[in-house]
Amino acid sequence: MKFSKATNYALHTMLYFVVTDPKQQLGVQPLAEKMEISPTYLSKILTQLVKAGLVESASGAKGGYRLPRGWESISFLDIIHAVEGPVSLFDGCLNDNPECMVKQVMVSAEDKMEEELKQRTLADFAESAPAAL
Amino acid sequence: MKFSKATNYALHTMLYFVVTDPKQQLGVQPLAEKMEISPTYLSKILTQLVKAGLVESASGAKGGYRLPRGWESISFLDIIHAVEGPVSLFDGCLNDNPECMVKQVMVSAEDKMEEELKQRTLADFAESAPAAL
DNA sequence: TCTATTATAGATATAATAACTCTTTTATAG
DNA sequence: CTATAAAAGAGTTATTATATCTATAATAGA
Repeated sequence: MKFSKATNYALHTMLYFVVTDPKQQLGVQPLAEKMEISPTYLSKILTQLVKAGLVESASGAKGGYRLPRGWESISFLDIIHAVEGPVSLFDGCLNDNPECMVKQVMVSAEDKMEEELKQRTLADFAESAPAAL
Repeated sequence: MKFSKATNYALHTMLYFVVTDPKQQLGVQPLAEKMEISPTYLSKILTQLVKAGLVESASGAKGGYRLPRGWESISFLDIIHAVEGPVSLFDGCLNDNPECMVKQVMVSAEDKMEEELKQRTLADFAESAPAAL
């Protein structure tokens, strides 16, 4: 029961753009160096973010990644969902009982967490020091 | 990012005691039948609950499992922690930075979820119908 | 058009964890 | 002593996460 490392990398990468310069465009190599992972692996993660509209990409020479217009309103939950998929933390009720009390409790708990993650947006970190990454 | 099936089985088993008869003692076989898993696997899970003090066990003939005194105040979080261990949903900040903003957000979100899971106790289900398991 | 650069996609390999089984041991009522 | 039932240990299988390698597609600049 953990968030994946990929989610960790995605969150850090997004915040890296924000705390250094939200308008800059960067290739995957410098980002991978910061995250200390291989460029190819990080590119997979970035591609997921691109597909979710959380990052813009440009192929070819002078290409790279950057934050899209409206990046300020991107939430932690957006990023997590982009990487982990539409997660439901819990499944597996007996006979798939739709009345299952266990599931109801778990879903409500998950909702509390998601509420918090939805409220935290990239805008909250616009003035943060890079050292806090 | 999911709760394990073992957690699911543990929660269902605990609630099964509550909604049928909180005072009954049951062997692992009938419980395993309800959960539709093997008795040996379920016994591992039950042993974890016993070690956490959430279930009482009696070895030998006429042995079995039952809820302990004070079962009413056992929370979902207690059960989850007993099975999953002291989970922190998130780890992996750059250089283990203790200032890591990402971690701070994730921990606060996790706290919200745990708050909810702590508030839901077995007492809440004392009058529930077995059909809602 | 050619070349260098960079993202994207696919296939695959490795590692870690979850899920489960089998066997043996320990405990206890009768 | 025996039947019964939980506990413990070792091991297996399946699934998922993590990552790498290679090939393809796109684009800027010469």
